[in-house]
Amino acid sequence: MARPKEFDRDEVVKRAMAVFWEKGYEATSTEDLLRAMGIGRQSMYDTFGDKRRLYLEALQRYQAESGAQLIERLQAEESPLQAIEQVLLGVAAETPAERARGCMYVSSIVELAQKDPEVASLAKSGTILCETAFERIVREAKRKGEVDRSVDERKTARFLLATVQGLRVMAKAGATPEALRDIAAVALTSLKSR
Amino acid sequence: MARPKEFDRDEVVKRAMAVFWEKGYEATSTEDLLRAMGIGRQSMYDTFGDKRRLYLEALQRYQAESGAQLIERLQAEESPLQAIEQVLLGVAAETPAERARGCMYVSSIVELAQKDPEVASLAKSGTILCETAFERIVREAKRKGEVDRSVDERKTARFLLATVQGLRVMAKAGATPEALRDIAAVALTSLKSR
DNA sequence: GCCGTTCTGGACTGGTCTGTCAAGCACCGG
DNA sequence: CCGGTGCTTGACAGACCAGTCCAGAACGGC
Repeated sequence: MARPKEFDRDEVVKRAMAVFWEKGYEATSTEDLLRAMGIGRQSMYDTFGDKRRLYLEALQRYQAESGAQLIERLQAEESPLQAIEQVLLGVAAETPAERARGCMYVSSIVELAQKDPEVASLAKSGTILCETAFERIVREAKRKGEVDRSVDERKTARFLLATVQGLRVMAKAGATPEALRDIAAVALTSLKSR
Repeated sequence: MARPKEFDRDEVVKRAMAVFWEKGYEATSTEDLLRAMGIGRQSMYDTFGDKRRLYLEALQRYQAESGAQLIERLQAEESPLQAIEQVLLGVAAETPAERARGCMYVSSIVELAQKDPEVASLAKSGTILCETAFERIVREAKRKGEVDRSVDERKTARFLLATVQGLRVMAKAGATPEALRDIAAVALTSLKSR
């Protein structure tokens, strides 16, 4: 044992995540990262390897956090259907800054999934995580009779994930909360109706 | 008058578009562009100003082309509802390479809409273009009795656009054609039903 | 065929990028 | 309180970046 690190690894990853989330991978320089993380250059390279590794770690953290948040929100309501509704409307309810920041998961897919196999792999596991969460809640909704028994859980889960991603893109494109609510409302009719 | 340009402006924009589309804005170097366009450095700067201007022109061209293609496809079928279905299933029917390349419009929004006002502006006009096209076809479908009269054209149009963007993100994330078809199928139930 | 204009190609510039090196300093165990 | 581990800091290296400059070549008008 010798001198311990002066910073909290978890904390600096979190700060790096915020920068990558805001600006994307390519547009973020190491300088940006170091300033936000509040650590020296060498500390960053010693601790994380390089910019790409740091990004991957930040992305993993983002996925874990936002995945957990999704699952939490889906279980927050008494009614599964209402929980789904709240998740879809959630994007519309965010602050303009939040809507503009968008979703780091979506950004990573669009910017990097084609050229970085590890990002692609994280994208796939993230998809499975979210789909599974939605699938469970749809099943629950079916069990409670809130959606018709003919609804296919798997397909609907996939659809809901795609809808959230569509909402995120629309939000970044500058859609109004009203437009986002419209999208959520129509999406929900495919669950409610038969 | 003097010496005319040796290249076709339209053709080189098209080639630049392909590169930006494939790699994104930041990840594309001027070298990449010049190689693909087959012209000299100075020719590019004289003709287009700088990298950003060239990108904006390429993006505009992409929007015009893909917007026209959307409108065309929406009118290709006898039945408006089937046309919508064909558009949604279209993403699933693309080759793996096409699905991986994704949609330049979506990429521009995710990568640049926050920091470049002109990209944001193009994003908004693109949204209006697509929404209007979808709105028209939904109205047509209503007129023909293919969807219920209670369906709101505007909301549904917004929803359909969001669905296409969701499909594009999912496709880039590596979703199988089957998963994409699932998403399209569920999305369509919100039109067909009741 | 010649002149003026404009396009072309290559060399170049200043700046920024990611990643490394080396020197010194802070901490912990003994 | 001392030795050694390893963290920190600032300077640095090499590559690459967007964009400019310049000399020369190709073309149209006359």
